[in-house]
Amino acid sequence: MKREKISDAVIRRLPVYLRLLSHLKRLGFRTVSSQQLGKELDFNPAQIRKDLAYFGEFGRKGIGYDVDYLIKKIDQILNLDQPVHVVLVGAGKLGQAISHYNVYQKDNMKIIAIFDHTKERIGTNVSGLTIRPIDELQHFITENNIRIGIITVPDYAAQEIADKMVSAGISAILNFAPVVLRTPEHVRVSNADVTAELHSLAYYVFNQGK
Amino acid sequence: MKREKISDAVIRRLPVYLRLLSHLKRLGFRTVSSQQLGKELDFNPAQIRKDLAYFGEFGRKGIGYDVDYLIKKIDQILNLDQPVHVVLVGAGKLGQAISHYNVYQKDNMKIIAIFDHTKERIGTNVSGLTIRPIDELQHFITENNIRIGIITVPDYAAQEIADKMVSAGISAILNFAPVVLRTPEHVRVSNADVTAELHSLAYYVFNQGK
DNA sequence: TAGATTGTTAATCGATTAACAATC
DNA sequence: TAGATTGTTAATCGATTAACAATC
Repeated sequence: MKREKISDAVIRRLPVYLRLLSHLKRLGFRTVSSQQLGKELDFNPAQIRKDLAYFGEFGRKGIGYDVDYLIKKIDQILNLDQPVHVVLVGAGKLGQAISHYNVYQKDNMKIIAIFDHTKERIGTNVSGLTIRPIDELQHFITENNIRIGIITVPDYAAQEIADKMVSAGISAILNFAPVVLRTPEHVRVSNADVTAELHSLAYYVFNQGK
Repeated sequence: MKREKISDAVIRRLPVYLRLLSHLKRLGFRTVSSQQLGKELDFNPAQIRKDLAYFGEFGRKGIGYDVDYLIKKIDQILNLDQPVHVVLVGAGKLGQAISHYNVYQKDNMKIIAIFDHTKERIGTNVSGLTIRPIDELQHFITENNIRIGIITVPDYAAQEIADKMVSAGISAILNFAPVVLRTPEHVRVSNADVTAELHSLAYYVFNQGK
């Protein structure tokens, strides 16, 4: 077990490993090698071993990794071995789609409250959750000790929501609004920018082989 | 103007520049320096200059970049100076949210057809588009020379849709299904994996400062 | 034992940042 | 001219990959 700072790139691969491992488990695999994982994911096996080795010695030489054990370990690393509660702000179509998806997730991460600004939406039901007014956002976050927030409001409203989240003590934001959020150093922001993704794909379409 | 292979990281920043530049244009800026851009985006100014210099000499020493001109140039680089048509498969909540969003986009990229497998959905209207049956997907792609596809079907159906897209000649896919798609080398796949994003955020929440 | 596979160090590769001459 | 800022080379930093001893 090392004690270096672990890079973003490593952390972002862990959920990918986790998903593949769950899949392999369902298929009946008891054990798996970095070679096999690499083949499935198109990753270099050395990279996979190195990624895992940052957190401990999870494998067995000559054998590989025990699927169940590795799932358990990665769950622990990501803090997904305990309930993780999330709030979502912006009950438009995208917010509803994400909430809806969340219902079917069978992991420990759950959206437990949805907030919106629009009077007509407040009180209505989305995926089993009653939409709450933004006024209650900060109180809800502190009261329930929420650490992760999802922003699915329009671009012009995103910074204000982020500010509210931050002041209430949230430490990570998944932002779907196409803006660069200003947040303090200690708050992690991950941007999910569909338009930007599409725009960069357009480059490759007409510049093939580059 | 260089003639190197340009890295993914560079291409993925271009849409970000583009968006900020449009914003600055709306604010009345005529000219902007890499310093200013960097400050807004939290990027190193040298990186911005280098990114742009891969494609040409767009700036003026001592002055900076002409906002209008740079927008035009990045649009050209990304091939967004011409209509780019996109198909979307999977008219569930997420597919609808994305289609809906697309309506308000005022760029040259447009979703022009939506496909779904479910009989009840076919023929109904989503954001001004009539949902078509999957059977028609391949014909539509070839007929209209579509190059980009968006996949918003459930995980188990994603590979099949990708295969159909590829065989019909698509060259880039934005995949929202939480699976690793198998595609030929020449097909670009970009994954938008909300669950994976959230899972990696969970790491930072309880490992702050790392 | 022989074959397989890990964990880890060293080598390589690539991306970011600093520095600065050119020049507006 | 003096100050500002680009484009680009060189230096640095970091991430990926190769190689291999340890060992199941």
